Amino acid sequence: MSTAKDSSTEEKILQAAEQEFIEKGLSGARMQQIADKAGINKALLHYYYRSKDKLFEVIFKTAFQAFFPKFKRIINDDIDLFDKIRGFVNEYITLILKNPNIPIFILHELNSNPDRLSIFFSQINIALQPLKLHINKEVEAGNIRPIEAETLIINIIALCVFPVIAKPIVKVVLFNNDLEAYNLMIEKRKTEVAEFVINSIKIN
Amino acid sequence: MSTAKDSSTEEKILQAAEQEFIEKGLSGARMQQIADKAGINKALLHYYYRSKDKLFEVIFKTAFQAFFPKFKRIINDDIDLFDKIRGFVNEYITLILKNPNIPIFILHELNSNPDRLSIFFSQINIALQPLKLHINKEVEAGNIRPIEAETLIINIIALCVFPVIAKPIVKVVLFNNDLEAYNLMIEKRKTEVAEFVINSIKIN
DNA sequence: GTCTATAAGGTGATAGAC
DNA sequence: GTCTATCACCTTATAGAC
Repeated sequence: MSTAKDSSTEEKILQAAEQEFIEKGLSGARMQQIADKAGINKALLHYYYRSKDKLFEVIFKTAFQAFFPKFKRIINDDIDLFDKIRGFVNEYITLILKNPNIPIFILHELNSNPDRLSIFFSQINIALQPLKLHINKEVEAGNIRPIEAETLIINIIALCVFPVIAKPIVKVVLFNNDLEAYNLMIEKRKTEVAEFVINSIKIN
Repeated sequence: MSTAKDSSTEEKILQAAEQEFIEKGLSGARMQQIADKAGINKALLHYYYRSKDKLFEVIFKTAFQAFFPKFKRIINDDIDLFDKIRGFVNEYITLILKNPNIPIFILHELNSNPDRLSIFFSQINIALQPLKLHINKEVEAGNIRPIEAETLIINIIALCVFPVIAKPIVKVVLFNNDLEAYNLMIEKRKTEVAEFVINSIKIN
C-alpha cells in the first residue's frame, strides 16, 4: 500500500501504451505520446521499460491473451454442439465489442511479424482440440453435414470478427454511416451468427 | 514512345511504393526503402511525388479500387441468386489471392483514418444496390430464409476475406504451420464458402 | 530527369541531478 | 522514482549541380 514505488504509475503507463499502440500500431506509436497520455515523461517510460520494443511486447502479449483464454470455458463444456456454438458466438462477440480495435491490431502486427505468434501456439492449439474432436464426432455420427472441423471453426470466427474489424467500411457502405444502425446489427449478430452457422450444418 | 520522360521510372516507383506501403503500412514505410527498391534515389522520388503522403494516397487509392470494381460484373448479372453467390465467391477469393496483403492493409489504414473511405462511398454504394435488391426480392418471395440483405453480404465477404487476413494465425493454429494444407484450404473455399452460405439460406 | 549534399525536425534512448 | 537536458541517429524534404 504505502510503498515507495507507486504502482499506479506503471498502471498508467500500461494503459497509455495500450491505447497508443492499439490505435497506431508499433511503427506509428510514439513514446512521447505514451508519456503524455500517462502524465509522465519519456525518461520515466524508459526507466520502467527499457525500450519501445519491450513495452510493445508487453502490450501485444496482453492484448493477444485477452482474446483466447475465454475460448476454453465454453468450448470444453460437455454440451450440445449447437448450444456450444451459440454460447461461443455470444460470448466472443461480446468480448470483441469490449476491445473492438484489438483484432485488427493483432492481425496487422502479426502480418508484419508472424513470429510473434509462436509463444501462443501450444496454448491455442490445446484450447481448440476439444472443439475439433466434438465437430468431427458429430460429422461421423451423421448429426451434421460433412464439414472439416477447421473450416467450421474458421467460418464461425470470421463471422464474429470481420464485421468489427471492417467497421469503417461496413458502417459507411452498408449502413449509410448510421452508427446506431451499425451497432444494432453487431448486437443482433450475437445470436444471428450462430443461427446462420447452424442452419448451414444441420440436417433436415 | 521515344519521349524524354522515361515513364518506366514512374512505373518502377509505383511498384516499389505499393510493395513497401502494403507490407509496412503508412507509418512503417520508408521513402529510402522505396527509392532503393525502385533503383533510384530519394530526391527523384520527391520529384515525382511531392511527399510521402501524396505517394501513399496514390497507392491506397489504387489498392482500394482493385477490390471493388470487380463486384459489378457478377453482381449485376441477371442470374439465379445462388449462382450469383457462387460466381462472386469464386472470383472474389481468386482476386484476393492475387494480392493477399491488400485487405489487411486497407483495413488497417482505414482504421487509423476512416475518412480515406469517403471518396469511394457512392461508387461502392451503387455497385451493391442491385445485389441488395435481389436478396430482398428472394426473401419476400419466400425463396430463401428471411435474412437482412446487409447481413448476408457481410457474411459472404467475411467468409472470403477473413481466412486470408488471418493467415498467420490460421496457418499455424489450425494447420500446424503447414503452408500446403493452408493453401489447399483456401483453394477449396472458392466453392465451399458459397455452398456453406447457400445451405444456410435455402429452404428445404 | 537524375544525381549529391544537406537542411530541418523528429524520435528513441541515456546521463545525471534531485 | 521522477525530472531536465541532451545525445545520436533517423527520416522527410529541398537546394542546386549536371
